[in-house]
Amino acid sequence: MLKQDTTFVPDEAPVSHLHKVKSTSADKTSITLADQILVQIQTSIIKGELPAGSKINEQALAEKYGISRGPTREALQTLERQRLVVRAPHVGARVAQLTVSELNDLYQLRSVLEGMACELAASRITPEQLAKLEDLLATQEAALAKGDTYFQEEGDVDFHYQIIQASGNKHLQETLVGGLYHLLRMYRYQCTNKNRPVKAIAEHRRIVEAIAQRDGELASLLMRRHIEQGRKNTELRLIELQANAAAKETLANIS
Amino acid sequence: MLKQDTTFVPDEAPVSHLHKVKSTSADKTSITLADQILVQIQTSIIKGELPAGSKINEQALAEKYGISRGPTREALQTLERQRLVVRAPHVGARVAQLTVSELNDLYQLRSVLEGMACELAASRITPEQLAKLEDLLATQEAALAKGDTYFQEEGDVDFHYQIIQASGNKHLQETLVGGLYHLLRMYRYQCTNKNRPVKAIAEHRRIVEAIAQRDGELASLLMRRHIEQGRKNTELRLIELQANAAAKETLANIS
DNA sequence: AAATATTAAATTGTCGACAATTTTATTGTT
DNA sequence: AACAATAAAATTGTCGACAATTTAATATTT
Repeated sequence: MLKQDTTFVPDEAPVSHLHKVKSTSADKTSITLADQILVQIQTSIIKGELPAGSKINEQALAEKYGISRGPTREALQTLERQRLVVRAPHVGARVAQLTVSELNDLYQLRSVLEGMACELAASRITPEQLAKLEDLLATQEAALAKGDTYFQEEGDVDFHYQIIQASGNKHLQETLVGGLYHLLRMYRYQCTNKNRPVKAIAEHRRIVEAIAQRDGELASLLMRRHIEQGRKNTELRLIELQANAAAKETLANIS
Repeated sequence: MLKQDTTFVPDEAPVSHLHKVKSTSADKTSITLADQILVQIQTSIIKGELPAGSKINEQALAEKYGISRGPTREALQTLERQRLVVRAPHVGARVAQLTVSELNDLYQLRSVLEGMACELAASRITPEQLAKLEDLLATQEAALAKGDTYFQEEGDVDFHYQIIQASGNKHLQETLVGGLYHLLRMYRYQCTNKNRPVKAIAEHRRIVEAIAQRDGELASLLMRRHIEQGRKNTELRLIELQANAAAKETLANIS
């Protein structure tokens, strides 16, 4: 089990004391138990190790990570905010279910929000942010050539994330990154289609070009179209997946 | 101790549990302690009884409502999801600060989202929902004639809420109602301008007409314009309010 | 006296136990 | 055997106590 010995010392950044560092979060590695297990449960859910729709037992989960129910409960509530679990009073938590109709709702919303992000980013992005974005794009294209599918996935998340970041709208960021993005990753992880990235990255390039030219309207349009492509892809795989599950169930009922 | 008259219930809990087959549980008043105090703290914050930016002490808050820190903590986390509270590990919770830049971010996002809601509502609204909406509008106009400002405020919230509901997009609903709306109410309550509703309700009527005619594009445009009016109004009052606060502070520093 | 280091107090994070409620198992009746 | 009522088990909600950390107060050095 994990007991907290924070004795690992390799003290990091020689932060200048000149100006107050006011980073919002995510600098230290071990803040709180709830935060630590949060990311672990997150990935368990996204990867499907905790199956979609399955019941979550607080006690069992707490024991699995060697902690008490307090922090576990807190992590569960955060997961609820991220749409990865659904909780009901006195009844408990379940892993979110993946349905076609919800997928469409989700992507429809995402499309509008990331379109907005593009429009803002086109007018507000800094040269540094733009350079970073183009770097990422280059890396992605390189990864594509090598066939590194895992990095492609991560790179795609980063791509969208950086544009959202460049929008500069705090509430938009929070809504997308803190609210919708995790569920999105779950759909994408479990309904992924390996041979799509080829086109996706080309679309990324066009979006970045539009942003670089400060053409927010075009960037927004391209982004919405790009996301719609992703939706179609994911929807197809999801339908396929649910058909399999249904077939398996009827089989079990017969025997 | 607490002189809390439990009769004051600021509704605002109609979460959509749409497909719940066996909802036999009659809504007794005893759901969960966290939920109960949640709405109380909510209204305290929105009304400014807990001032914007002020520190929140878990212990004190728990004692005020005569419960332990557990449920209090949970309520605080929900408040964080609703953007009414900002928390940091080991340092605690503060009531959200009201700033002009955040107000603009918030309204910009809201504008896009409610525009989307209008577009969807125009194509999906049912006759029953439309009738209900027109009823509300009539009631609002009546209240306006009588000068009932409190109901006007509540009515406005209801108006937007019903359109969001009619959009039928679950994630959109959750994002607006569960995420942004509470903070919005806080801004509006504390930066309200009494003589605006006259025009606002006329704008409401035009939006409903557009929806009734299934003209989503127009409805969306009118809604975004309507919200922009609200933003301007609120921004003016907020600047005024902050100027006062600043003046008071310098005065205190001098003496 | 100002700035820094040290100590004390207050506050948040975590735990284990118990109470309230739901879910499952059992019993009895038709 | 199916159904309803009852009892047992499991699970969630709440509490109070203690540990870890931050904030305030005090002492020390320049």
